[in-house]
Amino acid sequence: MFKKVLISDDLGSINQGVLSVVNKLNIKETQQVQYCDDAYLKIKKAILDDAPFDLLITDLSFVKDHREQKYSSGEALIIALNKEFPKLKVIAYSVEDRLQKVRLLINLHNTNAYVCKGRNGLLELEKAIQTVYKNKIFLSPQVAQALNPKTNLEINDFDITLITLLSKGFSQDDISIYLKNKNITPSSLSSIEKHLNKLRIQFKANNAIHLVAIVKDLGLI
Amino acid sequence: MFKKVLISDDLGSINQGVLSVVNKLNIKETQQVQYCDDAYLKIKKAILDDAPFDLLITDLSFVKDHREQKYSSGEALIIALNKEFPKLKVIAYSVEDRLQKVRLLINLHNTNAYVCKGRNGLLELEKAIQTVYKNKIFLSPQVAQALNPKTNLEINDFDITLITLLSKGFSQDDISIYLKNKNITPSSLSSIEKHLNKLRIQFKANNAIHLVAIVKDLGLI
DNA sequence: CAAAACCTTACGGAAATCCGTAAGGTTTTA
DNA sequence: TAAAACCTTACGGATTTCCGTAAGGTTTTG
Repeated sequence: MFKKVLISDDLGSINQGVLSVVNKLNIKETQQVQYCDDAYLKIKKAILDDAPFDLLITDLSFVKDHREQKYSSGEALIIALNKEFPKLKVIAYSVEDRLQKVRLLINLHNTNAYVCKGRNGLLELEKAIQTVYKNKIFLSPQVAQALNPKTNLEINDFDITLITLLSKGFSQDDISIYLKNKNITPSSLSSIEKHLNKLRIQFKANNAIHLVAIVKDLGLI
Repeated sequence: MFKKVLISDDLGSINQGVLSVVNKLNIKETQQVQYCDDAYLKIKKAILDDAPFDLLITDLSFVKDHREQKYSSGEALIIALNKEFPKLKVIAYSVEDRLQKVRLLINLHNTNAYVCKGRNGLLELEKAIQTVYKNKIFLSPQVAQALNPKTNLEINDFDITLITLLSKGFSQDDISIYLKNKNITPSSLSSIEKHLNKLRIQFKANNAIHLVAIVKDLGLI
């Protein structure tokens, strides 16, 4: 079994629960942090000390507070860690169940498991740890279909960008200018209209307001 | 100190954390549930058995699953309990920090404490239990201002109706027709525009989309 | 009671969104 | 490689939102 595990989650109560699972699994050394930056530093330090962590269990969303953070989310942390320390095993433990996000983490950033917090979260986490230890990938049942290539993945990043900008009060004209400035294509007003129209149909929304409301309810933005 | 406590939260990991706090406080009997209906039944049963609970610590949002529930949220549970068993002390333990909601629970439904899940959630929960035991109300610092009467968080029901209808895809014209049908005044398109304009200013929103997004984020709709 | 303040409603013009059509470019596919 | 499929962009018109002004009614206030 793993020898040295780091738990990263801003909610103390979650940390407690995860800890109880880890303890049950006969893991010798466990440490906890509540900030992504602390996780990064601890992992780096441990390698320098020649006593690296085997496994990181991390939340994805961290509430911002007064402490300025280099890594403000679990994703940012995972991406950085995967580049620098590809050998470290990582389990994401999150309330989110967006297939898009799961797919991104597993396929692009070599995350080893994605466990959804929920009624059976701790049970699944236990399974995840055991599965990852055997060098296999674990997904919670709710997101298991994420890796199925025929699962039509909702909407892409561009769409998310569009709706996010809308929700921030940008007019479609503003969005066009914004995208042009960033050299992102498509950026024409016409294309933006087309994409939003497609999204309205897809989400059965009457208008842009409705679309933003629906997508917000789904937690996609 | 309290003698018999019930913890209600759908996330197992949270339950664990809360449990550790309760145990620290020298409370003799603790029980846990993951569904609001179970909480209600356990509390009712305990009273019939002449061994009632002193305190309920409950989450507010419960993820729906296959099990059909009479009480689908912590609020619904609290409201029902307060009517039937007004003596039971209740602590809400939630990630939400909407002042509106806090005010509602404390003032209307006699909730005794509102603790925000967060980095210091368990610490605050401990304080909350002790404070409630002394028959005082406890609020997490982030929501402490909720009860301050000069905190103006009010937009009225009509405003909420307008924004809610917007978020459901109604055009302003649709809203006008809808209100006329329901004999609600004002109902003219012009008045609706005026009210929404006022709200846009109040919430510093650029347009209706932005307004709906902001108000959704605030949890007002 | 009368003035002031407020609210609802109407109207008109500018701006933005919605929606279809069409041209030209790129990628996919047979 | 040529046809098909797809994508971006442009444009025009209908509809809706945004915003100011103004008239008439109700409530508040001195």
